[in-house]
Amino acid sequence: MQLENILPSSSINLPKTFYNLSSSDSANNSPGSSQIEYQEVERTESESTTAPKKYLSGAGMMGDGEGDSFSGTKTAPDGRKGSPVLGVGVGVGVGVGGVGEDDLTSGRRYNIDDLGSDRYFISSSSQAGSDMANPCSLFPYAGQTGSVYGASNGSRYSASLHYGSVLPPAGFSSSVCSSRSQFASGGYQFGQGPGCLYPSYPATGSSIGSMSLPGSAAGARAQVYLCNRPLWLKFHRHQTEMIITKQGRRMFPFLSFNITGLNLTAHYNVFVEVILADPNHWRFQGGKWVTCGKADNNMQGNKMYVHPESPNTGAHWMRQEISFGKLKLTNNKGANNNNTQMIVLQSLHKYQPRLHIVEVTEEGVEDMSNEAKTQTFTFPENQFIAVTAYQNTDITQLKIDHNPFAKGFRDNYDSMYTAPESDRLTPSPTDSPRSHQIVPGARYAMQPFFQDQFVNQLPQNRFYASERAVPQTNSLLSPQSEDAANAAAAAAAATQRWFVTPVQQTGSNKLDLSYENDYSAGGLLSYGIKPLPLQTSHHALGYYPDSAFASMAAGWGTRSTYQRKVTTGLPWSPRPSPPAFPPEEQLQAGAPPKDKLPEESGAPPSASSSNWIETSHSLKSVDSTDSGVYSMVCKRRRMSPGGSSTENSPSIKCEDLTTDEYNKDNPKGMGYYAFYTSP
DNA sequence: CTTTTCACAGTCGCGCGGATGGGA
DNA sequence: TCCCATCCGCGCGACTGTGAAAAG
Repeated sequence: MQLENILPSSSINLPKTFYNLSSSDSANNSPGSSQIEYQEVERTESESTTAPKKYLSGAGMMGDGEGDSFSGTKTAPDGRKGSPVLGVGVGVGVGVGGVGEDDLTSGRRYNIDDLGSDRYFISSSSQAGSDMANPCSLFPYAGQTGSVYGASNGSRYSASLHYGSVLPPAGFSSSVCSSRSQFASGGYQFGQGPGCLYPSYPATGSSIGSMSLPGSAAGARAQVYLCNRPLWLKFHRHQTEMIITKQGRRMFPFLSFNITGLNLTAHYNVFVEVILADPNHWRFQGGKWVTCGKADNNMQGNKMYVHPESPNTGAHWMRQEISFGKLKLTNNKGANNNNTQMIVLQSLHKYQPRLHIVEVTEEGVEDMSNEAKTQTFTFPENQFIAVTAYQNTDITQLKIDHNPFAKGFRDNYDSMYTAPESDRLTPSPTDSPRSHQIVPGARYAMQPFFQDQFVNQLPQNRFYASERAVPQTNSLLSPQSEDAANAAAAAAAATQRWFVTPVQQTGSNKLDLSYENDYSAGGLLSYGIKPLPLQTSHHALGYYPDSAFASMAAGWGTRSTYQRKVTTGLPWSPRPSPPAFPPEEQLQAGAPPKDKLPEESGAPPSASSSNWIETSHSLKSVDSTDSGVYSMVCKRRRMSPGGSSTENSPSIKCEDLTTDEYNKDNPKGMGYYAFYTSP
């Protein structure tokens, strides 16, 4: 197959044979078994933070509920169970945990989160035993919510895409598995039944890439970081919804990745594929999403979006953030004839985006002689339900709060900068509403995009104060239920399945590693994510100049002082970026490694924070009313005055920051990334 | 009744063209 | 005076969610 053929039309003709898994495999892997394995994994996770040894079964999360997971054991029918390959294939893609014991040795993937959608593996160097000492990365694996549903017709992309060769199940083809047939015979679990051709979270393949076998031509250990993961998590907790229109609607949050571990000179095609996440048709009822019948598996249309810069060298891809901000979703099956690539989806179906990295020739042609050059990455938090109109007002509000294009719907937008300084949450040193800096020093400059994508956390304060423990909530909790949720949150937090290294546990408080800490100052510091060298000045995304974070990260040295000064509760407060500085440096800089934001530490929030909390409750109260009333009352709900402004002030103040400025010292804000990695 | 489509108002970025300033 | 580079303002198009109407 020539991947170039899909550019720009995205029309791909790929052999489907790789997905032609036998139904017997499916039968052999019942959802039930998956479930069991999953539970076992969870227990293990909660039990130990130091000896994550039980991730053998690939089954895991993916299969949870949906049963389309496959067990690690079966993944390696060829007796390679436990091999790095196995672990990869299973672990990553499926999320499942499909990391074999051996994998633990070589691959080191620790499931550190118990929240289905927010599981992380803290990976470390490949050296055995170094995991604890060198926790260098966090990468989510496909959680239970991330299971990918295979079309019953046996060909997920029968309509427009036959990319089997490009996207071998689980990226499996990647170096990890020398033979795709291994997977086929290996027996993926297809909980969906006979028709399911796709194992859950093939994405795992990503790691696969990293776990390539010795001597493998595709030995590149690719690591993919979800740059704006915090934002995705915000939406994910309420079940992300994505509008689809005939003309095509951009995703928000959009997919944005950082890639490392590629061969600098090799050429790659990078593209996103959106596949059904489950076999259900969904509807928003009673303030929450419920399944309603079976999904239409026969939906035709393009499901892939090739990054416009493809093909390009590994150096190119790694030099900058790979954003898919211009990716559009549509429900128009006839779309895609124009210049813009659009992914055709079906309303009220749940989808899972996946990132594929395919090594190609300089001309963009895939080397068919080597199947181990495809790597696939899946982030469960990227799941979303396609809708033609927003259903959950929480999602709507999040969109308005974070999407620069929706600024016009922020009621308090005009008053954001007219409020008295004392009322302002924005600690801008200047009175200029359009100041480029949110704090003295260019290092704190932030761009709108960046702020929105990475820094903004106000919504949580306002609406989801206690939802940290409610990963999949629809945010319709009543005040009472929210209290219950709070209690549950504590319990849940206590059982968070984070595998932490000694460093991570310095705080002696596991709660620090809870759900949102991955992008909080304290939480991030613990992980010691390695920084990525970013010097690019190029950004594919025009409207969303993904920047600013770098400069911000560059200023962590003084950040701590700043944070204390302006209160940590500020929604836009720059969070420390572990990658930017090694923990030691942060300490030297005077930044408390574990200082937490109010909502995280439970410390008394600032006055403004209190206001937010109250607002939150009041809002929740409204929200919690019966579904019938709910939708009406929540229409165009607004947050407390100044809330948005605070949240967005950075964007406005920094909107003029140039991309170059950002890139020059952009550490890539790794602290905000979730990533798949290969040991 | 649910879902989809459409027009709308608002914001934003980009590109074009004119104005301005400096140098030859 | 001419040429060139830079700056600024305006208009256009892209993009957003809203809300009503249409469609199923």
